[in-house]
Amino acid sequence: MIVSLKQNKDFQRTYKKGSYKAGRFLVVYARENRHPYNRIGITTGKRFGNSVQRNRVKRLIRESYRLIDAEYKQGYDLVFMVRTVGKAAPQPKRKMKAVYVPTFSEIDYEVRKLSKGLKLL
RNA sequence: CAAGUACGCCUGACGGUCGCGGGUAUGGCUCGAAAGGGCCUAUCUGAGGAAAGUCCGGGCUCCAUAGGGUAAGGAUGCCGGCUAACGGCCGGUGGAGGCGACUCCAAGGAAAGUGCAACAGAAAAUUACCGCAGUCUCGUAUGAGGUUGUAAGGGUGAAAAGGCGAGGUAAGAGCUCACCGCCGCUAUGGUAACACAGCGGGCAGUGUAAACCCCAUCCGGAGCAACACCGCAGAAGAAACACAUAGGUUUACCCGACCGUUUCAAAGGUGGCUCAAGCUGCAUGGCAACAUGUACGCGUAGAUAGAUGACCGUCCACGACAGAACCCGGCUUACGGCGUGCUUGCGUA
RNA sequence: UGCGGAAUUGUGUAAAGGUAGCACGAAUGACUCUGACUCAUUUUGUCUGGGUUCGAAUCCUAGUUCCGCAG
Repeated sequence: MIVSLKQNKDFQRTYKKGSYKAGRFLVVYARENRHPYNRIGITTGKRFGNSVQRNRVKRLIRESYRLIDAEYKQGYDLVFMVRTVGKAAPQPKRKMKAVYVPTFSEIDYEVRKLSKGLKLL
């Protein structure tokens, strides 16, 4: 059972007081909460793409976290922020689909690497 | 075979393991005095043709009733039909494009009035610059000037006072005539838009209404973050203004109707929430849009920070545009593929 | 998700259908021993597509981008 962060103040507290680690596609923020379980939040900015692409990335991150939840240290608030890694898109014509939507293996690799970097895994 | 055109259909398929939202259960465990709740299990189910843009039309809900009149504003605009309604759809008429199949068109009114038409040009709507012709004066003169008639020709412009040919004339001119166009009347066909024929007129008001406008028809406002209920509590609150022929609401004003007004501080849950002007097949009516009837047919998202994903195997064209958020009917925009009819061209028989 | 508004040169802003300006900036030249000031000249633009009109920044229509309001 994955509990999600809901309130904006929870996100803000995690950004300000938590530690973070950045990778190619993601930035992970972590901060201790006072619960015996982890709470996760995922943010995808509007610049990343349309709702299909944003939802796609959120699902990939959620699935990746689900697979390693049992091994995780408990009692933290985690925020996964999606970075906009475009191909810089010099094509002005046509609607820009410059943003590269990563695959599951890329996301899974980053989630594991960044979690180890925060010494939570 | 290629190019085109119209219509219709699909939106990867199948199997396995794990995960998420919702419904159901006389299932199991558990909390609670109860009402009821939580977890697990089983089973069913879970994004689109555009869910998008939010451009029209409705349902639904609330608003101090949307009652009357005047004005303003907005929308629509050939004809007939369909529809709950529409700016939508279907069928026609006229016009435009295309060899064609076929497609496209905000397609009423310029004789109600006003405005505008830069530059150029004589003149942009009752005009005359260069011309053409008659006549008068001067002069040696084939020239100059005045006056009268005219609008064929010239050049300008997006647009120049019906077109073209013949007659006619001093020169010309619808001045007259034929054909075409225009206007009016009549007859016929058609529900109508309109078409076609005959007769007459003798050519007049050049364009612009996606300029103001006129005519005809339609339009109350806001939107599920609407709204209702429960709980909490400080809402029978506090402060300020006003105390009435005032002030406010009804998009503007009048009548009518109704109501004190404004500001301040403030957290949660439930309903609304999905079966609907619904889809599909068949029959009947209709050219069609569509309507009516019928079926043991289908009716299968309802989240609430927001559910559809991962992995493995097989197949193929190797998967485009793209994510419901109250619900429907359209329009517009984005985009991959398949099929059928028709048209044109080429090749072969 | 619903509602409303805007787009003109690098920036800020005018232009009520008839040659797209103005200020700041940039570049070049002049003035000066040099720089600044000043003067002169130049550069660059109507968000995109389609339509109405003789003619569109302006009128109509479809889209794109940006901004604001409502929890």
